[in-house]
Amino acid sequence: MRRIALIDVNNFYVSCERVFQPRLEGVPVVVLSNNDGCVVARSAEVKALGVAMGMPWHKMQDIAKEHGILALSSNYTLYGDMSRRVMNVLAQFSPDQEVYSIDECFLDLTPQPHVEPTELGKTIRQRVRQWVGVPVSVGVGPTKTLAKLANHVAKKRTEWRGVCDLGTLAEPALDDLLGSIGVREVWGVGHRTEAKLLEQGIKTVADLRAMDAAAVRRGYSVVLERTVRELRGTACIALEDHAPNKQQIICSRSFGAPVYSVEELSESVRAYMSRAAEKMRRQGSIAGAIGLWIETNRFRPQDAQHHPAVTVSLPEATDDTLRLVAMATRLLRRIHRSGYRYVKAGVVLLELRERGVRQGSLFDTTPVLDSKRDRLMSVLDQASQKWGRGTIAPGSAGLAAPRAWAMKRGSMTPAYTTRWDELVTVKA
DNA sequence: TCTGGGGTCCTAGGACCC
DNA sequence: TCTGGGGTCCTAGGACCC
Repeated sequence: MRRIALIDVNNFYVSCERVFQPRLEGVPVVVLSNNDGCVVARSAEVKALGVAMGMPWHKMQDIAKEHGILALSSNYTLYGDMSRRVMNVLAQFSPDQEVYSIDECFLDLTPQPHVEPTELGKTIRQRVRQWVGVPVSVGVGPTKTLAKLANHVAKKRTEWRGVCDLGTLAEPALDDLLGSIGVREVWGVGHRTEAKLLEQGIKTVADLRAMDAAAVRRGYSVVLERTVRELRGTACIALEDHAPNKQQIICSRSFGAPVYSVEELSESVRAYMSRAAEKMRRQGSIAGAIGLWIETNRFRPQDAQHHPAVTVSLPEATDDTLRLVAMATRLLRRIHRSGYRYVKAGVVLLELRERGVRQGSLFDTTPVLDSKRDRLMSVLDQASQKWGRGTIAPGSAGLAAPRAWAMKRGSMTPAYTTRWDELVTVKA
């Protein structure tokens, strides 16, 4: 029997902010998405008020005022750095770690049969709290799906004190527990599948676990069939200890203010494509195709709507920002129509493959190893790493002066951990 | 006035081939 | 009179995740 642990940080973004602003402790706090649009993290106090994940901030002004909810703009530089610290601490507890998202990871405990999971969980909680400053919950089970579920129990049922090992429960007790949890809490069951299950009278995790796997495959999908098997303790989802390269890379943003002209749109598209290309080079890939789209505001029925999108194959796969930006700009002119009030743009790099296997085009005159271009790209990446994104970008992709499309971030905390001039000062 | 951003996997259906 | 069927590839869209 495998033993898998799933560790995640409670209210991750809020907890990160509280490390550097202890006065936020006990205060209802939310962290907002880009452009301060909607809620992406809530403190326990806010959850208790019934504020849902993803709620638009402008729609909750009344409740915010009434309860003194404090809103912060998201500070992804800070969260990324804190995440790295948490993952480094957790890696000490098992060599088999899968970093699953910014705030959670799986650890395989199977090769350490002498370790008692609940004791280990307590140690993990204590150490991450002391070394990084954030609270975590620990769930343990024989499959990833059960570890996720155990983590849910650890967090929601106070009697478990933040650590739940389902392996400690005998079958009747386990069935009781699963019978008290709604099917929606299962990893892989979204609101659509939940609705369909409820129609069939499948309400709890115990109900779902008892379903016939073949019938689930026929009536739902192979995905849900795997979930059912995992709930019964049969591993169907492997632990992936090194992250595979991305198959596609997207960069898209809503604008801080509406944009009409192709020139302004073009600036944002150049910036997004530069960013996407940088990410792609970091994983050593080249793109065989690209996509681009722009959008008007779907939430304003009084606006004329236009949501054009286009994807094209490139004559030759490349990781060259200049070529990619040039192509994206050309595509933009093709799909843009004047008179529309655009609020968002995005680019995507597709058909990614390893740089080493790039194929020269029959008609292309540049050598496959274009060392001058490569050196230029590498300078671009180093500058971006050292001085921040957008320091250098082709065709002045949105520098210096504030642009309408630039993100709105009304109340962002400093880069406490990544800039010397924004470190916290401790007074004696 | 104000509604995130970045991913994965699976399936159905169309185009095309022999 | 009788008008196929199996395979592959691609794309769009759905569902889900954090």
